[in-house]
Amino acid sequence: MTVHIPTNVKDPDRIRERRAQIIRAAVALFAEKGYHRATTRELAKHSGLSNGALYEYVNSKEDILYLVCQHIHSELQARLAESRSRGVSAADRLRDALYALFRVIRDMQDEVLLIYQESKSLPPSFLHDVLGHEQAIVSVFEELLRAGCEDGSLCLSADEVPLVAQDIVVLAQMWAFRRWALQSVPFEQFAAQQADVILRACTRTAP
Amino acid sequence: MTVHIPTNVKDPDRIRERRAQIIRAAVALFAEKGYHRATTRELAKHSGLSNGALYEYVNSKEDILYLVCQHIHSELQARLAESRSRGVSAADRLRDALYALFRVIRDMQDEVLLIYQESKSLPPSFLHDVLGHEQAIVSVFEELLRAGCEDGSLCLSADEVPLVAQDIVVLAQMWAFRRWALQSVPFEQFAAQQADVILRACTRTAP
Amino acid sequence: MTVHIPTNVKDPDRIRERRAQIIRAAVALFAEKGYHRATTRELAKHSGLSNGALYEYVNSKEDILYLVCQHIHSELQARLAESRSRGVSAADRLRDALYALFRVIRDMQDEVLLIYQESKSLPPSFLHDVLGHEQAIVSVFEELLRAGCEDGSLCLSADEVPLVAQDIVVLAQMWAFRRWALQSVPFEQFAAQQADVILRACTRTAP
Amino acid sequence: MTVHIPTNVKDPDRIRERRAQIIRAAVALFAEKGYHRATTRELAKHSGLSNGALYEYVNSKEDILYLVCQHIHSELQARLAESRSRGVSAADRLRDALYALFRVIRDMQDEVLLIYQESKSLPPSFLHDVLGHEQAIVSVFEELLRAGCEDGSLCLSADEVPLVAQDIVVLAQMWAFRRWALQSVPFEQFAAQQADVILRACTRTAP
DNA sequence: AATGAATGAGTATTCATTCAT
DNA sequence: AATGAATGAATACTCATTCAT
Repeated sequence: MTVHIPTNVKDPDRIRERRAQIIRAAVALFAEKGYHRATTRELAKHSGLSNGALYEYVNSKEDILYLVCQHIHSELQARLAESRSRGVSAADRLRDALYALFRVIRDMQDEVLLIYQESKSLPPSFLHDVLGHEQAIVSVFEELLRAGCEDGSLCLSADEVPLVAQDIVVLAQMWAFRRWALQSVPFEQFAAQQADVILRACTRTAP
Repeated sequence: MTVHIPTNVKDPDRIRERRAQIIRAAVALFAEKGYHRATTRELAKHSGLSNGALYEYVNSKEDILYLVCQHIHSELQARLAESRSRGVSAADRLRDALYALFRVIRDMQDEVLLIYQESKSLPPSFLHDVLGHEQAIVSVFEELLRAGCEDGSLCLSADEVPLVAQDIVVLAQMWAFRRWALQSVPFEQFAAQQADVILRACTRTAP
Repeated sequence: MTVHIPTNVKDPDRIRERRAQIIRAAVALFAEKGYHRATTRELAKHSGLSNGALYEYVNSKEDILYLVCQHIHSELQARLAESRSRGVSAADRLRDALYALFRVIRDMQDEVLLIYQESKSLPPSFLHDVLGHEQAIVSVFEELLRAGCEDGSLCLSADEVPLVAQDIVVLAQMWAFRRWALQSVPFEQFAAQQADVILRACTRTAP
Repeated sequence: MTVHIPTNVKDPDRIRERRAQIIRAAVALFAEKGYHRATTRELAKHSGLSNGALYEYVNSKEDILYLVCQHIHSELQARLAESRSRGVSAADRLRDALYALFRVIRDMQDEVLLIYQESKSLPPSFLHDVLGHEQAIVSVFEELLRAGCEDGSLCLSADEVPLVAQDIVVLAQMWAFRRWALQSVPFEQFAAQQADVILRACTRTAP
């Protein structure tokens, strides 16, 4: 599933460590100036590596972008996985999951925005992988929605589920990519309102 | 509001004409390869202008991106303005407006995506202007939502209105920027479901 | 036959002129340091062009090598063509042609050596073309040898002709690529002896 | 005569062994991609050495090229020395020597070509040494030619001998560096014809 | 003796922009 | 107003060589 990026260096620990440095520097730099305007020299310098050392751990600038996207998604997913809900009804668990998603996206605003803006620069196979990760997050909500339909705590027609799951993720990511429009809104308010909106949308009104 | 871009050339008709050529070429080219990968040489050639002539009508590549964004927004707004609703209740008019928005975005997928992906490359003053246009579209829906609250055809708390209006626009633009996830969904289905979802979200369920 | 190299610049006179500059500089530079050690920056500087201008007339460093080889061969052939023999027998005309070849190679030592040493760095299609030019020179001597067989002034079996023609060209080029071994030999002596050797080789000894 | 290349390593057997590995890899690699395009990393890997170990047995990439040239020449000479002629006249022994030379060059085409194409990249002192080895081969034929003049089996003026000896070696090496022109010629035919040509050239025709 | 990670100067090439004509 | 040739700084990437372990 995940694309493997070959290396000149052999020691896996060293690779992990150095790539972590590279990713850390790249997230900051790409967030600041965008993928295209960031140079590999800056990347090297910010990573604490020499020009040449950078290319011992990576084969191209595109590789770095991919590593960054991969890292962001795995962190997103890890943090989402942490937050287990104690809710009884699926609707309750959905609400908890929404809050978890909102919080994670708040904490990783820059990273989420970065994926939104720069993943288009990935070569096709990398892009495909990144979209797969994105879909994985969506699928979590598809599951919750389906559970809600079954236990009656939500009310959606079955064929709406995939779309609504997408909607949910997009409406959460909004905090990252529409920051300019939400600047004055406190996060708590955003989360509460957006959760309400979404839950309403998942409930057919009684006639 | 709109930023003015100075020119060497005097004749305003000629400027309009040439810039139209440039914009037409740029929309296609930016959509195809992205802003950074498109070169001013290609831009000139596709515009039917010489390298030098291009710079008689524009001061930088960024200017071209701005012109493109401006053009797209003005076309978006023009086409939205065309579609006047005959609905009685605000909810009906909202539904009509949603469909109009969905259709416009479907017709201008590439352009909408372009703004999403490339507007971050604009210098601040240009970006501010572009975001202003974006907000103008959002405001249309704020109006409709408020009207719906007043005539009772919708049910939202007043302070939710700005957020929901944003949500609406984002959920519509989804057709452009989540095309990869919606490939198999026919537009008609997307529009119908998304409109349902949105209208539900704008309606407080009875206790 | 000849490979065409596209250009950004349109004016054909300008192209001719600039490429002549480039070729002049490249012959000197490649002869001095070899193809690989010569940098495109040096090439540009010695051509009197800017870094960028160089690439208006050429698409790659390999192109320059090809232009150089092409130029050398066309000059070689032009100068060989000049020297028409007034000899009656084919053997006489062969001797004249040998001297002409020797002189041309003496005058263009560096260039001939360059082709010997660097043409291997050409991409296949270019290399093929260069070898074609080389063969063209060989063919001139094949003709003369055949004529000599017919008029009886030379004595070779027909199937030796191609090989001997190759031999002739190689033995002439020796002046360029074995200069280290011939340093102390004056050109006149080399030419006279080598012509003798070759003519003897083209004459079956009486039993 | 032979240039000595200093080493960090002491044990002479180990040096011999490791250098043999290096040379074996280098001959193959240089023949395949040329000296400049082969990297020291590839060289190390193909030698079964680490990057660092390579430099324990060699001080620079140029050293490797020199070792390769040296090795090739010593193998050439060893194999030439093997073939002792039983001919009575010097002409007979010359013919045998020619065949021996042809065969050796056929067997070591790639190596001979390598020396032709890459020895120019050697630093002066190395180059000088390589040319000395080349001259040693030539000298063998000078001897034979002189012997032939003395026993009357050949007929050359004394001052032609050095040139003709060079010619002989070059005409033999042709099989390596003009392979493109001789592709369709079977080796046996080449050898027979070339030997004939050379022997004729070494015999003044009777008036 | 050996390893392999690190270095950093060096390279071909691109491209937004300018300017002489 | 228009042309298109020229500019040159900038960029991703390479690779011979070194050196800490």
